[in-house]
Amino acid sequence: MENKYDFENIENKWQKYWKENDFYKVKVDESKPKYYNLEMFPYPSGNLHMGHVRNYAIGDVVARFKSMCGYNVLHPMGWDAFGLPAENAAIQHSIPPAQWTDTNIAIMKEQLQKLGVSYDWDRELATCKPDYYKFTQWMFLKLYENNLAYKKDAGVNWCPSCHTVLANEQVVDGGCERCEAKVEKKQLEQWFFKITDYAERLIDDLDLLPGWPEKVITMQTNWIGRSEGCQFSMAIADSDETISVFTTRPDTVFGVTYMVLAPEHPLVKKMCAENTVKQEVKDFVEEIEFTSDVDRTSTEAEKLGVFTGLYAINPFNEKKIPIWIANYVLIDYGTGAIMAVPAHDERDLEFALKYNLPITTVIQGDTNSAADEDVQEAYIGDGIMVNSGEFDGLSIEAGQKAIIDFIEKNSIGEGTINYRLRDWLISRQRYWGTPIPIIHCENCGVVPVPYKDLPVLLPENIAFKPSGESPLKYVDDFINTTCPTCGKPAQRETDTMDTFVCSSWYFTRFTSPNNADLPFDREAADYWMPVDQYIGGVEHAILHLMYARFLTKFLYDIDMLSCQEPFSNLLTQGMVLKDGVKMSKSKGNVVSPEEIIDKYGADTARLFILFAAPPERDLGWSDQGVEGSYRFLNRVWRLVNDYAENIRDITAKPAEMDKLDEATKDLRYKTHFTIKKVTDDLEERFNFNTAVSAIMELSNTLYSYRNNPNPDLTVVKEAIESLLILLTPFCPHFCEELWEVIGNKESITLQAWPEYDQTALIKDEVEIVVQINGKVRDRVKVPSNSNKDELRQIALENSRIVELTKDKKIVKIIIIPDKLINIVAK
RNA sequence: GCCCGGGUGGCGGAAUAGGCAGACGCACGGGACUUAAAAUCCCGCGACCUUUACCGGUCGUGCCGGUUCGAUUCCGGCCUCGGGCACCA
Repeated sequence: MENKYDFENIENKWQKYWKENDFYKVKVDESKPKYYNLEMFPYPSGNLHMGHVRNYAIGDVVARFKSMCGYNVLHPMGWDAFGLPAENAAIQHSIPPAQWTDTNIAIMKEQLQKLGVSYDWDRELATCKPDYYKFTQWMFLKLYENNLAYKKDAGVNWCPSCHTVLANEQVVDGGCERCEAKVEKKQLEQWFFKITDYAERLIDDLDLLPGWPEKVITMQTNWIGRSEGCQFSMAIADSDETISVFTTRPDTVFGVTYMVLAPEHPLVKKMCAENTVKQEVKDFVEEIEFTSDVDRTSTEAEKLGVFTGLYAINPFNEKKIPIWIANYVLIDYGTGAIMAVPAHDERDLEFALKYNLPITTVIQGDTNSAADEDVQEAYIGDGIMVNSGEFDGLSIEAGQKAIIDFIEKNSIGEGTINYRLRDWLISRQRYWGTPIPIIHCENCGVVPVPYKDLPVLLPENIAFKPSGESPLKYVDDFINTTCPTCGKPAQRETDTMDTFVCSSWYFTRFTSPNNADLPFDREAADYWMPVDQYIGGVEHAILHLMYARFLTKFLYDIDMLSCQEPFSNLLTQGMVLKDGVKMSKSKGNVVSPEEIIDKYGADTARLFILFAAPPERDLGWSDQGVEGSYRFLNRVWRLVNDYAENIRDITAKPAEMDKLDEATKDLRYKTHFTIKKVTDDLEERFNFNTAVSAIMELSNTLYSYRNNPNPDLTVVKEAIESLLILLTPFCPHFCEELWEVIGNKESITLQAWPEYDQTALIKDEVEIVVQINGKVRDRVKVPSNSNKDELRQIALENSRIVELTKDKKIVKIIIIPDKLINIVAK
């Protein structure tokens, strides 16, 4: 009778069984070690793509493996549900964003369930629901209370296509990260989170994360951009004003030949306002103001500047130096003013050469000289201080210390550290996001919404303007309110929060998703947090992961959480490619997960995606590769079914190794070797691809064993059961079914992860390699654990070796027991 | 420009402490089964040389060099692809 692998019925059957029996529900259980496994939650765009499948397949293997190893595993899933696409759909198709989002969530949830991922769906959350965003607002209020949320008028990145501002982090190559429109500069009053207060901890605590990829640590380190140096002020000649500058090279202060202000510098504004500068200066400042940050900060941008007519006094040598304004100095880093040392800074040199400014060498190294007159290349290497008065002769390092000492003693400045990180701009001029819980009152000014009034509900059923402008501005019911402080009429803030705010605390909410009073229970969070394993795309290496770290540290500081870092271990998975490029609608190379699941089943899809490449690397999709995985499952299906009748009632355990024949011994060895291999691969390295290979090898060994005329069914049963258990995290439905086929009553998911039998891994004979001068000349079988003398003897008596060394002199013999013998001969 | 990763058969990828390069899979070739095809099962599959055949030999992990009895693995210098940052003083 034909017995086909009917994946469709099998998958439905077991998904239903798991659901009806609450298989993946978890609760706090102090008697078990906990394991919090989390995959980055998706934006409900409408359909699962292969990247999602990869992410969740990896996560499910980890969750199921840990669970079988005896951990109490929290494995939740939710929806990062606020964001622009919902709003665009509303504008284009007149569907309310909430409805569009809910529909998509329903579709994607069904697709996820079809994959058979072991989520505790009772903990599902969506960031766009009031019971969730209530606490996103709570986070805002807490930050506000702690002076970490503030409003300021700032030059911001404006996306003309999305009609909203963007955080610096969301500007990619000068364009909007979402729509790629060229970002413009706009002056607006906006809300910021003061993430810069945490810059030092965000960079230092990266050391607490040995379980993160080096790459991500580096990216964050660079992004935060710590620079050590000092700040000091220079007096302006014939004036009471001073200008403060920041430098990382205090050792070069004697080489300062001019200084530069950013065009936005307050002093420049003042000069222009007071008309104390030439028209030429005003024109220049105005011109630069209209230049976008992108054009301005490009390294290719030409350096432009203008002389103000003013001079500063270098406090170290009392020299008068001209003050310039130039486009290459940025207002929002350091003090917005620099001391220029053209001899030792490429940018300053380029500027000095263009505008004919003097160049003084103050560091002498191997390739330059103190007397150099026609400097064409900035010297930035090591050396000693010259032309620097009393500091001459000091090394760069000693010089920096000495100058900072001098600055501090003379009270003109101090040693400081600057970070490249800027505060996080969280205002968005959009509708579909968490409303900022702030009220503007004519009497009281900015008033935070009291906690008891949360959530500030986002009004639904409203009209969208095709302009893309936030519709909230026109919802009178929403805007008009009363001031919580004085009770007079007041207006609500109409900006919403960046969706990254929603996703920077969701992992804590999963620990107690139904708490109505607080974002999460302290007790539950203390049990589950931090996330033991976080898995997602490397594209979140900076933004999401840094914001989440920031908020976790903040929650720690206000005594809400006991951990300072949210994610102990991080796995960044590679992309899914087709024909060498990322799958995308525009390239027309998308393979839909549904199609694959319909054709081969979820288990095949999962298996292929885990087998085809190691998780952190990009994976090339191959239709034929999927076929291969499907073939493998069918092979196992036939094998197990063929044996089912014969092994079902066997209860005896395999006999001692020395009582088995050679082929049976090999099978038993392979079984236990595979247990060890798969366990190591999953536990230590997340090498799912090699774990699958090992399981395939065990299946191949079982196939070879079928030729054995007197099979030992106790060993066969052990091999088959082990194979199925090892394969369960990868292909759970398939393994459940076969587990039942061979007569087991209790779900395979509930089986303990097997331990290998050390005695089965002892071989009495091993094949070792015999080399001459490092080249393999023969292989011989020897009893395992043969000692060096025995091996030497065997090698020297070997006929091939005798033949090949007869004209040579044996200089040395290297022996690695159970592995190889290398004869060095001349 | 700076900082990270990669580079191994026709392809995806193995080699976990310096010790048999190419596990496992895909593709391909041959055979068995079949009226035939599909499916399945078995065998082969880095290049070159030698040989009727077996056997055997040389080269081979981006390139050049080094350390070592022995290097995909360690060291130095390059080439190249991918990613991140980029006028941050």
